[in-house]
Amino acid sequence: MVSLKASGSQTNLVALLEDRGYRATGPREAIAKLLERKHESFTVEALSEELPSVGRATVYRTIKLFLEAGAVCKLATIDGTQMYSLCRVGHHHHHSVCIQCGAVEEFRAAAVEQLISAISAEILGEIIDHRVELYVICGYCPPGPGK
Amino acid sequence: MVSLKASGSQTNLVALLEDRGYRATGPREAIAKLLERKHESFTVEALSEELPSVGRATVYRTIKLFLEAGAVCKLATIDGTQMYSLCRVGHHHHHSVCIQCGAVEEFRAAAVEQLISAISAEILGEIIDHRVELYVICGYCPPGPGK
DNA sequence: TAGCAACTGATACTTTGTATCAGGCATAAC
DNA sequence: GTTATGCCTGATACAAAGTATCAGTTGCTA
Repeated sequence: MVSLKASGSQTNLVALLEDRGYRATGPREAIAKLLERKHESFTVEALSEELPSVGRATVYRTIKLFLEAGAVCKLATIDGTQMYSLCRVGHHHHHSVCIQCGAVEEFRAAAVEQLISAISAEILGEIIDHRVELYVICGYCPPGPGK
Repeated sequence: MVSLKASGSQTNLVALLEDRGYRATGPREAIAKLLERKHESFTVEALSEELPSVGRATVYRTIKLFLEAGAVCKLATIDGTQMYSLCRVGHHHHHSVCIQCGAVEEFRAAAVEQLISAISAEILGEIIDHRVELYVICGYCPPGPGK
C-alpha cells in the first residue's frame, strides 16, 4: 500500500545538526529556516541566491551536512538534472516530483520493496540499493496535454 | 515478469544517425565503434580520453545526438554521480548498475509498470514518467559484505 | 569542381561543487 | 574577565562537466 507524504514530522534541522555534534550558528539557522519552508526541489545555487547574506561555500557545506544527516536527499529531474529536496521522513522512501512546480512528495510503497525482491530473485548477483522516482503533474498544477 | 538484457539487438549507431539526417563522419564512427563495445556506464570525459584523436567538444556533441536518438541513456550512480550508458533496446526500460564494475544491464519488468499504475491510483495528480534504477553487485564481481 | 551546409577542434565560458586560508566567534579553562 | 582552542565563516581559487563560439575543414550536390 502507498503511504504518501508519510506524517509531516517537521524535523528541526538545527537540532539535528546539534545532535550530530555541530554548532547551531546564524548561517546554519538561516539555511535551516529556509529549507523548512521548501516543498519543492531546489538547487544549492538557487538557495544561495535566496540567502545573499550567507556565503556560497557555507550554503554548499551546510547542505552537505544535511545530506549526510539524511535530512536532505539528492534527486534527479525528468531530464536528469541534479536537484535536492528536504526529506521529512527519516527512513527509506522514494520521491515524486512535479515536473511543473517542482513540488516533491515522499512516499513509501510496500509494493516497491516487493517489486525489488521479485526482481532480485530473477537476476544474477545481488541487489544492494535502488532508486525509484516518479515524475508527475501534481494536484495543484494545471494538467498537461496527457501522457 | 522480468526480462533481463532484452534481446541483444546490436543497433548500428552510425546508421541511426544517418536515419535522423546526420552525416556519418570519421569522428562519429570512432565514437560509435567505441560505444558499441561498452557494457559499462561511462562518463563523456572518460570516453574523450579513450579517443584522443577526437575533440572533446565533438565527443560531447555526438553523445548528445545519441541521447536525443535514444541510443544512450543518462543514469545516476548510487552516490548520485551522473553517468551514461548505451541502450541496446529502443523502448522503455530500466537499468541495473553494478556498483563494482559499472556494468549496466537493461531490464523491462511488467511489475514495474503495474507498480506505477497502482501508485497512480493512490495519488493526486497524474504520473507522467518514472525512473527505476537498481544498484547491484553483478554475477561477475566478488560479492560484497552483504546488505 | 565549385559552392554550400554540416561538421570539427580549439578555446573560452558557464555551472556546480570542492579546497584553501585567513579571520571571526563560541566555548571551556584559567 | 581573559585567554586559548578549535569550529565556523566568507572570499577566493580551483576542478569537473558541459555548452557556446568561431574559423577552418569536410563532404554532399549541382
